[in-house]
Amino acid sequence: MQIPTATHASKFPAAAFGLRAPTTAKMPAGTQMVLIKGEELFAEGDEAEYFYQVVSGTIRSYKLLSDGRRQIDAFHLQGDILGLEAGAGHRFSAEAVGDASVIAYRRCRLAALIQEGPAFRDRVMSAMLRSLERAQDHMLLLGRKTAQEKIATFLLDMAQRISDNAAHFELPMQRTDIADHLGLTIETVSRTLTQFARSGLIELLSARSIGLCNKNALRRLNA
Amino acid sequence: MQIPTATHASKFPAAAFGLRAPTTAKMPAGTQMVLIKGEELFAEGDEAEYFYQVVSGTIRSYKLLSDGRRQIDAFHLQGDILGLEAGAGHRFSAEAVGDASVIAYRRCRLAALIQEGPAFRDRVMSAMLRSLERAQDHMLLLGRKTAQEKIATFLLDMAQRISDNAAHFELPMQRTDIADHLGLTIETVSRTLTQFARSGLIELLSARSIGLCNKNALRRLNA
DNA sequence: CGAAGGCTTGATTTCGCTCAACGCGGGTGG
DNA sequence: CCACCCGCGTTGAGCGAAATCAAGCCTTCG
Repeated sequence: MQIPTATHASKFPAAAFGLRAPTTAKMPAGTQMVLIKGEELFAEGDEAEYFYQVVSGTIRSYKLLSDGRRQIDAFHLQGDILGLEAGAGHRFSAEAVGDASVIAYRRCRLAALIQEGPAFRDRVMSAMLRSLERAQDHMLLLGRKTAQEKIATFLLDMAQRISDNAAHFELPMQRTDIADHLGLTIETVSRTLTQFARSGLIELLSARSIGLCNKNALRRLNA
Repeated sequence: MQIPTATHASKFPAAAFGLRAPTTAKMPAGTQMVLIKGEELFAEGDEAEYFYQVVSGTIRSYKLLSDGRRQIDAFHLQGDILGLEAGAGHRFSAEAVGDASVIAYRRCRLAALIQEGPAFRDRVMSAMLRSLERAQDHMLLLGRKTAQEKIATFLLDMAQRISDNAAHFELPMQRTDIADHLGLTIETVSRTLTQFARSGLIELLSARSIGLCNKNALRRLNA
């Protein structure tokens, strides 16, 4: 998607009214965009003219192999920053998992904004470092954890990020996304979840609605 | 390892003479350290008082699961920066693969150094972004590539980084390290390498000395 | 109501792991 | 100087966790 030639009618309502980021007082002005389910924010290789902060919904960032195998590096939730690049182009693609909205910031202004004040700079720096930490944790998961451990880690992480560690929450993404995030197949994800449900670790109210009945047991699977 | 209470006699020769980073003219002063094979630079959870730039040799950074399974996130070669953290502690451990030397920079000076001038700031920012990009590529490898594809990717990456894409190079690390980096076992690494050698893709002059005979075939395995 | 997409479940296969043995090279001590 | 040992790497046999292949079942939505 190229921002200047937006195809989706619902984009830029905020820009039209000169709005700023609603949740963060000190963020510099950006352009709010609304994305429908599955809509692409940018693709691998696109010129990285903008970077983004999630306002609502969930964004998945991913890479593809030539034959279509997909790896979702991360799910970006409210407040997360994505799309910052060292080089000229984006190194991965990003799409809305469900309906979502983001704020786009011009990348060329990044240097200036950073120079300006320490508040924004620290925001960006720690966003980058948190991404890196998440990536490192995820490499451990992908390289060395079993299917059960992967699912357990994922559920605990999601519970924390989505609902601040509540026992019950709604997954924003479907099985295919979970599988491509954890390096599994949808069948293995499904089987492991039902297996957890049968052993009383979790409760599957619906495919997306999950209750964690035994967090300690899940945590034991975690490391 | 705690820097102020260094146990290894060969450390801090540069500091004793007030040396600066030898390879980089504009880097602010740091403390050079010499590490012997296998020596720990810092451990996961250590207070992140310093961050490091590799001067010579190879550093491996890794995480462990409670039962000893290990994932090596990255091998850091000459010039690479590692150990920058958002929080108070290091999120992974780091050790010298063979004999190595690094420069340690006090983390508390980072903010000041960044404020000072754009040169150092850009260095650090792009080091972080490059780490993130490498991590994203590596997640795709760990989650979605076959053993053959993993090895092919690894060999091409090493050729580029170690010898600027020469056809022949020396691996700095042993099979165990390669396996723990690629999410495989040493047996699978060994088998895949001999298989590549038998099909004429590579030449195994010794366990560590590798020639790439057919880079295009390797690249085809890569994606 | 019918169709389609998403999810689950079962049967079978396979890739990479585990277990096991052996080889080789380099360092050490008798 | 040589024998031994130990760490590292290779190779083989068999196994097992997760993938693949294949139905079938919900839910949602036109």
